[in-house]
Amino acid sequence: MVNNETQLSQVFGALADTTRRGMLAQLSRGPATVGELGAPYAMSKAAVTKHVKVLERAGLLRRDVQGRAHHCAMEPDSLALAQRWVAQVTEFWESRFDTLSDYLDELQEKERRSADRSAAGKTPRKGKGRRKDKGDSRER
Amino acid sequence: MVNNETQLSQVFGALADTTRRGMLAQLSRGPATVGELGAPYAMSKAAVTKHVKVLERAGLLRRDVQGRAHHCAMEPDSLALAQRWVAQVTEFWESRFDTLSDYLDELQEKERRSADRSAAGKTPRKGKGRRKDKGDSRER
DNA sequence: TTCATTGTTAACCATGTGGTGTACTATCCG
DNA sequence: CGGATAGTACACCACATGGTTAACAATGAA
Repeated sequence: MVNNETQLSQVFGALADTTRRGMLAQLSRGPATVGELGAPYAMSKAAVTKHVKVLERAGLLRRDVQGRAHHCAMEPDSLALAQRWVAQVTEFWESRFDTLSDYLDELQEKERRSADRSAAGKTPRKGKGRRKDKGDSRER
Repeated sequence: MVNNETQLSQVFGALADTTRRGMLAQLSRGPATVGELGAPYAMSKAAVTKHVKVLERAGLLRRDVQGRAHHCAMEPDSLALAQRWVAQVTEFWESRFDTLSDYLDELQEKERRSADRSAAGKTPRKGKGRRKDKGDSRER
């Protein structure tokens, strides 16, 4: 019956591939046959068949067989499901007042109070403590 | 440098797992340590480490190591990237006037004209021709 | 110093995924 | 009919993924 979680995984899984995203983008500009969907890519027909099947199972694509031609069209419902999930998480995050740095400040505060309570001058704030970079530390 | 396509694949790939979606949902409600992120799931710490690493590589999560605790927070930029991609495809699709059934009608029309042009009474419209189902043909 | 806590790393295993080539079915066309 | 076209199915391969256990590193605390 494929519950919501499973379907979400299938949808996101289907989108996690450049070729399939390309196919879906193509379909967003109009219906196409399986052959037309695979034309832009240097791969065997068998591979194309597989990709289309993945999109179909994820509910992102509808297929209409007419003679030997398999006509495909985008099915936006599953995409909307994914969109809702992302939007919900983003919304929730945006509704929060504090960010990581605020959170770390909270932690520091908590730790400070704890230190004050526990002893007079026992572990005098290890040098590493305060990392108020705030600058984008995007590595790798 | 991870181009956009690669990052999109990484983001969608990261979201294609229930556990990681759960972790991200948790992070949307506020920062957490790696241990806290893994707490709801019956799996080893090593597995949790891997999941967090996937989210981090996809740019969905930022990590701030403080002592032995690894504090994690949501990084919404990558999520926004995915959201934009989905929105763009959806928009394009919605802007189209025709759907699959319209498209099939077009095909029929084309075929009809072609048949008229090619000969007077050569192949007299194979019985299968017009499949104006219109009804949802959801199978499997 | 010693012990517990937090987390990563490495090796391993089963399964899934993206690709291939070949063979096959089904349809269209002359 | 025979041949070209559109697509699927199957067996295979290399590699990624999600999980395990065990060992390790680093920190915090008694």
